[in-house]
Amino acid sequence: MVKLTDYFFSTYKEEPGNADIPGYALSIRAGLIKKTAAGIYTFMPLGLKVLGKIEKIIREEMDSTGALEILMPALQPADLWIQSGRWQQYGPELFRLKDRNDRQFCLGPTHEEIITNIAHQNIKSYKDMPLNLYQIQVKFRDEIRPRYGILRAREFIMKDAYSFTANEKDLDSIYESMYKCYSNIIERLGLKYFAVEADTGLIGGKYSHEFIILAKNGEDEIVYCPGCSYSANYEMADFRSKEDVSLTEEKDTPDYSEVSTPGITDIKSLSTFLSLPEERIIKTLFLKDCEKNIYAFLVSGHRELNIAKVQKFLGKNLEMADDEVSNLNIGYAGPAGLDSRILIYADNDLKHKSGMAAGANRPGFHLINIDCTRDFKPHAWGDFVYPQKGDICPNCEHELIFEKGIEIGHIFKLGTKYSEKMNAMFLDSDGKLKPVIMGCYGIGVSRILAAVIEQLNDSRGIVWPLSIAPFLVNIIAINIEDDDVKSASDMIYDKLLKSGIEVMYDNRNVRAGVKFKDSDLIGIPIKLIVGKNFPENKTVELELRKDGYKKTLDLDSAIRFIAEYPSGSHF
RNA sequence: CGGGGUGUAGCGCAGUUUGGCUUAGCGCGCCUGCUUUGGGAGCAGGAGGCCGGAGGUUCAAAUCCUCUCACCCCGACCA
Repeated sequence: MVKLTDYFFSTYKEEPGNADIPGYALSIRAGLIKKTAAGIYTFMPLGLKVLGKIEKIIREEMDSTGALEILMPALQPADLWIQSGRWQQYGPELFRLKDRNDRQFCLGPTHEEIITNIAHQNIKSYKDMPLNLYQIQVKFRDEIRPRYGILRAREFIMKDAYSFTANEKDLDSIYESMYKCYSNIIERLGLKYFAVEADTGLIGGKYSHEFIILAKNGEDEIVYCPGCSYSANYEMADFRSKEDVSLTEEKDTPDYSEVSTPGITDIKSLSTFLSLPEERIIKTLFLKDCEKNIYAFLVSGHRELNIAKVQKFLGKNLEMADDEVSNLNIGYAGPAGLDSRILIYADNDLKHKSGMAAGANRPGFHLINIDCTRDFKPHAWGDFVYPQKGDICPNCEHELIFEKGIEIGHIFKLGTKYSEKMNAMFLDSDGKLKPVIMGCYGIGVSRILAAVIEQLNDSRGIVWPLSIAPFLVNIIAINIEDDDVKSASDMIYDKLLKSGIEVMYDNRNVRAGVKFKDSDLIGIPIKLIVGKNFPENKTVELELRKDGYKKTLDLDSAIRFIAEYPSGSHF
């Protein structure tokens, strides 16, 4: 495939100045990408080769589900976005620009508007569906803070698919096939991952999954159960708290009473002051909706309120109320004796607890011995908090495990949000005009490249999975100035080429150490080392990048080993 | 957008506090030659900079002042 003296690449011994995660540092050091501007990268030949292989896998898997590839424009007219309402909704993340005639455009961060417009023009009957269209395209998002190289770039490559169906059943079946498709893709990449239930947001459909690759430096957090198949986005996760007998309801607990707690306005100091664990304190938080209605949320003192869950529960947007509740004795608020006009919502974790402390709704005082059953009646109980270490799987008895990861895919049932706004209607078999039901399925192509490096590396460099390694084998000619070694290496290179093996030939006139280090840095799975042993004994040495396994073989055996290595039948 | 920081050779940095000791330096990389060749070689020679940009102060500015631009870190954001 390539002789290194003819190739365009360079590696770096030194760490780049501004790479704060190993994957990014390696992608620069291995010469895969070059930064052009903040969050904007150039793919060099080696990086592009890997990117192409990732795209190939995605295309193969998508095509096998029956999806059809299209290519939409990166530059999109504003009027479609105005129709969908997102021209206003989308913040400064949307790259907006004007043409010479002062017409508004944007660089697409996603393509719902374009594709829904296509659907509007082309889908007329239920007979035109189901349909699943995808593209691999450059996307733009003016990230507030691009970071970690191509893991979070402003210009990036994404595969996005959009499905169109006449009914929910067909949507479900495409959703399922996309779920399977994404799992297949990630498995072919040889990565550890979870498909977790994800937040659908306020507009969201019922169902959404994120595909998360495990990586220490990931920006997403997930929880999963080691005992069953349960896994979820940290934000979304269901859980049960460990039953703590000492906190559960006892008969004949004393009535609550007021204690003076001057200057104590936070859980930590209250816990210290009263010598009570944080679990025995009721934290009272106030949220407001857009009409400035105030809601009180009660959670256990050691837990954090999860606004995403709360919003989902109430079905409306909420934020912390600060100014609006100055009359409510912040720091001394509590459920017992609270202004009765405020609706109280209590986290499930408090159910049946007694002997709790909470604010007395009077500056400088808290109540103790509150019984959560007896002393207040919340408007509703619910799950309003994040899971914590020690919490139990909702489906079985195991303790949940927390891991960090990188989101590389997201599948989503859109429903009729866009088709209604953009008038993508079809005539159903019952003769009625209905909005097309849509789904969207994204997978970050360039982000996969970054995520793979982030998950699969060691102190020497990248360790590519075989499916996307830029080359399968690297011929390392020790001392290319030795004519015997050079002619042998040339011959071996030709032979590997003829066998259809993806081969890189390091024919540079540099010392062996340089070649070994570079080969390991750029992560070529197999090194084929040609030294004096070949002219003398007709043997070459093979070494695997993954585990350092070495073997000295005659040439034919070596070639057979290499050819068979990807199928796992090597000896 | 708020807070902080950095711009000096392709990359990584020193020099800036206290203006002149610099013809602006070091390491890596690059070019030439010789030696070397199984885990980032040695020697010798060399190329490469309007010190981010624009104004100012001064006899004199990489160094001081003003304004700009770019990049980075922390926070809020994230189909």
